[in-house]
Amino acid sequence: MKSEPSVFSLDDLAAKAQQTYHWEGVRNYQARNMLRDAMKVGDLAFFYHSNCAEPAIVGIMEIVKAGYPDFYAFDAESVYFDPKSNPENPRWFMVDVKFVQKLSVPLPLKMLKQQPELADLALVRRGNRLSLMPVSAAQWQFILKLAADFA
DNA sequence: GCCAACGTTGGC
DNA sequence: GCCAACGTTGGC
Repeated sequence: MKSEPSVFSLDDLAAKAQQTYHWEGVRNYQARNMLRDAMKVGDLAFFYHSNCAEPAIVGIMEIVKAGYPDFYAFDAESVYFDPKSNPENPRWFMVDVKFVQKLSVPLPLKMLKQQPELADLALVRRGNRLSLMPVSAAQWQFILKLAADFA
């Protein structure tokens, strides 16, 4: 799950009450479908810092509330307002996430791209701008191992 | 339904 | 700040 640290960082999540927060503002249908249909309570996710000095996987989160309507879309004052979404027929969804841990070291995108084992990871595929991307069990384990090895 | 124009993302 | 890669929009 991507976030720009200048907007919302892993440390920001860790500082929240109960270290949980809602992952609002995703406005892409493919990502919406994952939020609404695929992500389940108890699932784990990597927190990725994008659009910053060193884009990197920095930590781990747990999904603590499955997909529900993104109410920011109903708020005309919000930057995430979308007049085409409404409570009767919500267009956008979000999940709640909980801080699990910070990786012992951040894993920079540059490093991830050098790993043959991660060649198929959506994050390193050319041109992928999705804000949420799937990680296979094997990729997940490999990334954890990388973090342990580089600690 | 096609596709050109335009806007956004995000690494570099 | 540049620009590649996409997604969205809207005319037709």
